[in-house]
Amino acid sequence: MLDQKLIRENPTSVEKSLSLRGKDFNVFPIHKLTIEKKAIDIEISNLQSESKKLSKLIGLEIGKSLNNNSAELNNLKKEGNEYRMKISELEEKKRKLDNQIHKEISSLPNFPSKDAPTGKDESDNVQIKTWGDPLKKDHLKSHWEIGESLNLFDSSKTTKISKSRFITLIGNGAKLERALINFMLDIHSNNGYLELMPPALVNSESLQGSGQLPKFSNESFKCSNDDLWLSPTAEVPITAFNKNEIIDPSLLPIKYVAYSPCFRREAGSYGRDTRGLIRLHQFNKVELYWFSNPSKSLEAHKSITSDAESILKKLNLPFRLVDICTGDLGFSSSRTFDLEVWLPSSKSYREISSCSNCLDFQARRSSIRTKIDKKNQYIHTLNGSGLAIGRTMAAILENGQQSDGSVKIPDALVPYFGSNFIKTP
RNA sequence: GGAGAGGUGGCUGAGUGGUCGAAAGCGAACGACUCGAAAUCGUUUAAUAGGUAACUAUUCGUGGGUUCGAAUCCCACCCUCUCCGCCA
Repeated sequence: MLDQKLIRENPTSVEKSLSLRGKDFNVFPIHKLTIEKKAIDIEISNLQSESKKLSKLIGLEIGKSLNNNSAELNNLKKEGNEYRMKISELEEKKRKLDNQIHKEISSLPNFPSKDAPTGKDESDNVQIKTWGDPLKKDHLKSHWEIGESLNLFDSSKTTKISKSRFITLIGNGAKLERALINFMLDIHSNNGYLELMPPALVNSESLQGSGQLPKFSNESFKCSNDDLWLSPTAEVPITAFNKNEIIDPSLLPIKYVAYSPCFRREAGSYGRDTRGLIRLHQFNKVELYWFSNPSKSLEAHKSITSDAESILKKLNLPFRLVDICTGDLGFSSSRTFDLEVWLPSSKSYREISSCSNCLDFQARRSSIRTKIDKKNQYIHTLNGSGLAIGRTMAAILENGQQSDGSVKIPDALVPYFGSNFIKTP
């Protein structure tokens, strides 16, 4: 959430910053509401002050005289009543304004960082570096072909269980998934991250707090009988974990790593990536998350990104690092680095981790602060996949495929998986 | 799901209509004593919003209501705990 005060005091600069996203935003209607609200605030405060004084006076008068029903006293009470009417009228107005302002501001995305490349869409993203040698040969199999021939997963049988875009992992496929989760959790938790295993169901407030609501309710699955949603990413429960807290600055940064299943409706993406493990309604992910001192989030962003990178390096998977342009940034993010893994079958890089610095955007929505120089300040939140498990498996299958149809398991993963190759059953 | 109890400052806990933003204790900070420390004694110590400040307002789980005035009364909701039932 953007700072209401900023919109009230400098709407033009707010619009200018937001327009970096490649769309026009009109914040003047909100600006007007905030001015109106401010005036009402002051008026209410004045009236309350008067009415409080009067109440005290009445209390004193009653204490002095035994007559609770004197004409004088009744007049004072009547006066007090008038205050009450006026105040409650104004409060009603204010409540409406507050709701409206809150609703409007919640729908505004975060400011893009000035360091992010300016651009309109995906095509303007900037490649920062590549790592490893991308496997480029003809007649390479896709991971779903490999998965089928090695019997690692089955999507068509899974439609009987739920519907398309779900998967059932089988045998070595299931084992590989499990190995990857443990592998990633171990590396990160040995690297200073505290492991969390949060609930998969989250309430509306939590989704609001990290920015998925109110704008993207179409993207999540909702439970019909409760105010609970299937969490689209561990970012949601982790943000909510420290909601409404003032964190001692000496504890910062707080670094969490969490494994969680993630559920996304993928509305609007039918027809894309319909096969394999790339785009599913349910997938597993190991998520990295930092609560950072606001003055240190730029360095934190580099660290979290390189922590995510380290997994790809250990697994020896070629990847590139991409600086997401202003027009392609997620709603809550001010700057995002994507890690894209090489998928030889499509001869392209695919997103496997998205590392974002949300600055104080989520912290303001969730009210997470720290005390610096005796003043409360919103902390900065950062998140990054470390990594998406399904896509990592796809990359291992495709990059590790051998001419005899087997798949070589990256050395670092062997202790977790238990063997060097996945062979035909 | 049934029955009961409860939610007050950093913590424990008192407070059932009027200077209550809230006793007391613990904790913490500062000072005295001490070579230093412990102990003891004294003083201070809630948060948030607005304002340069003086100050003003709000906050006793949340939201409404009654009243000139609510931590205190009324209504609804949320959460926690205990017992019973069910259950991986």
